[in-house]
Amino acid sequence: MPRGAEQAAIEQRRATIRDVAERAGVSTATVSRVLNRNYPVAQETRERVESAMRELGYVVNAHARALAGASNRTVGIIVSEIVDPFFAFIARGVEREAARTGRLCLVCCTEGDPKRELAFVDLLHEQRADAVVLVGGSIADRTYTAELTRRAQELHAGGASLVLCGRPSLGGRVPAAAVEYDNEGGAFAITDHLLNQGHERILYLGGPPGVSTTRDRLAGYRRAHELRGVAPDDDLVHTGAFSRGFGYRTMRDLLRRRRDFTAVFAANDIVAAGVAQALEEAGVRIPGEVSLVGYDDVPVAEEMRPRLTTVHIPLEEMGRQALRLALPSEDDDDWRAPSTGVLRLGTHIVVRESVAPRTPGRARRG
Amino acid sequence: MPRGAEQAAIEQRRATIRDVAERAGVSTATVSRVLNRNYPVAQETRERVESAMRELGYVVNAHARALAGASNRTVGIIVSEIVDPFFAFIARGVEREAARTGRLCLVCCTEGDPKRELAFVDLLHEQRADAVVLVGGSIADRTYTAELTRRAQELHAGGASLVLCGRPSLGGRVPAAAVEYDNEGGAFAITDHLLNQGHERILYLGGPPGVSTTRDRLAGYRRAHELRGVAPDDDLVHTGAFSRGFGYRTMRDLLRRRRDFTAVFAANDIVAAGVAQALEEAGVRIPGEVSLVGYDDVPVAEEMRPRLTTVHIPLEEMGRQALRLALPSEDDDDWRAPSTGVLRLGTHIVVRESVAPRTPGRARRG
DNA sequence: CTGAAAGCGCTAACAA
DNA sequence: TTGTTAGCGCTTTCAG
Repeated sequence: MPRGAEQAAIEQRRATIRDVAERAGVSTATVSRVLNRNYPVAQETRERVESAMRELGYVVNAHARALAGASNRTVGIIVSEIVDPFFAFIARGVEREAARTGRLCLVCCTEGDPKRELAFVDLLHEQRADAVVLVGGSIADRTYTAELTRRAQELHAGGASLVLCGRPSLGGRVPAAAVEYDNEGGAFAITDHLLNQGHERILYLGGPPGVSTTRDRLAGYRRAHELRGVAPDDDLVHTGAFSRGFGYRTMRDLLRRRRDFTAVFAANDIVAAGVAQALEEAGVRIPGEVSLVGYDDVPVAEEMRPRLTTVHIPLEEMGRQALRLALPSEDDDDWRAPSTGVLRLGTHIVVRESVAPRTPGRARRG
Repeated sequence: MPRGAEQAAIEQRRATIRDVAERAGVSTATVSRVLNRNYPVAQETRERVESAMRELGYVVNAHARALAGASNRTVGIIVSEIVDPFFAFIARGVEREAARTGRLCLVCCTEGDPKRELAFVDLLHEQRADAVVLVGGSIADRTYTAELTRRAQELHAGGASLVLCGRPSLGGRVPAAAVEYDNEGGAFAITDHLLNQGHERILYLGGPPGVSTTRDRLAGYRRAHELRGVAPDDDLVHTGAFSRGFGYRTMRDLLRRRRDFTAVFAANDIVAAGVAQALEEAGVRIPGEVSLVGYDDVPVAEEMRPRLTTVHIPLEEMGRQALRLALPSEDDDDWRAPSTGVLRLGTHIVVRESVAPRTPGRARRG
């Protein structure tokens, strides 16, 4: 007999629907009816049941309910890092849309580990979440894609849906919706903005290599160069991570080795903040000597001095739409998840103060 | 017969433990055993069961499991706004601690509405969350406190725990743990820092009135004045909200009416960012003409120029500890929630660049 | 408008 | 090592 057994004996046992029924002198079916307000119950009966519930401190058990009935009204969202504003804003969109449809939101953080990502999808499936939203760039790994595809199918077979948010669709044959944003287009536009100001040696800094987000931004960066007839130089590209630290260290180290660039395209605003600090410490003026742009348009872009020119993504809207895509709209009685369907939202550049025309003759060999 | 009925007929029915048992030619108990790895199962049997699960795409139902067994291994966290770094960092602590103990995290956003806060506590209780963490300042309303107290008791009676994080405990008789931080102390320290630099007319800007966070910060602000023998002037205090917009507008409007202050204590870093912008637009130099401090020490403090002097709070640690307080440690077999117990973490000021000694004769009447 | 009864999918004794 | 058998707390026909 384990210690604490007598305590366990007097252990709290929550009131159940049966306790309520007994106390109110009705059947459990009636209690269920007042709980769900889905069948007529005599006013007087209802009141009796309601006070019984109050007196007993009755709280319905969502698990029993989910088991007996349909859904538990929860959705899941998987992000890399909840303190990263990119993910936080998307999460807000998902949470708000979930709340609007009377659902709770399970938030999972992978810290960038694809293994945990898959494990979380499983966990959310076990929870019978109505939808699971997978946020952020994906790696282009065969095994990973196969694993994810299998889960999408399992989820779909169970009547739930997987939605990809901010990453490419799994293709028409896989039952997973996707909300994308024009990542390549945004990168193209902001690179063109730089080229248009006369910059030709543009550093690209940050973003994990092999991740779709990075790939698309780099594609836009390269296309802009090609369209202007400027040969893109891969020696100017340094991928690594989406962190302030990476931006800072890389810029600092680069500054010691070379000065043959007049602009920096940071993979996102957070990286840009790190780059700005390194530039500042080296006494390099922005945008006087070096122009700087970011991506995402998160709040830090407005706080930096000079304010950061960047690419706006409708983050919260993406989150909201992801859930809309996955969930039946309330007034649509019989509804089938648009198993596969991709929604693509636009991006646009926000011009602030961190870009200036290139001063002729400024770029010199490192 | 509703439309889509024949579709419903061929509707996916997920494989259950019985299907797996049948296919593997064993009993459901055995399947349960290989699922939970808590009882010996013959190697050969296990393999048979495992492939049956794989073939059927079996995914255990967490609700059935929760209903039959003990917990569903989820915790809840209620914050005002997930994109606010104050909450995001605490949420990260909670989420990480939850993940560490194999739990999922239900995140709820109230958008500052105490009504929704209570409603979320109920929802989380329905979900039978092992713990619910209520984050952020509280209003001092009798009815509200009574409602919350009742829920704390119900939760406790059900074997779950309510933890308050960043707000005062409900008192020794209410079964709710609390993780606080030395809010008043931090406010005292940073006000004293300002006073020590010769500032005597210090504006206090932001924070919703009537909320504990605001009350405590103001208390520290006042105590510092008193200790230095400077009469605190309530005319310098403008509460309102914890938003950038509030800081910006209030500072901008104040600047038109008065200039009889030499320093600003913003209720948090976000408000400080707004204040800084208003000051900048009015051509008032920080810290040359006006010193500025914030509270929280969230990333924006490092991005502002000048960098913001502020009060550091161990946000992530608070979240982590909140859950530790609420949950049994794995190696503690029989465990009772320390129903009531408060943990208080320290705060300290971080001196950066936004404070300078008062220039004598600088404060002039508006 | 109300009650009886049959599960929902799983776990945990208790037997074997 | 495995199977049998009760439930866990709720919803939902189907009767009345």
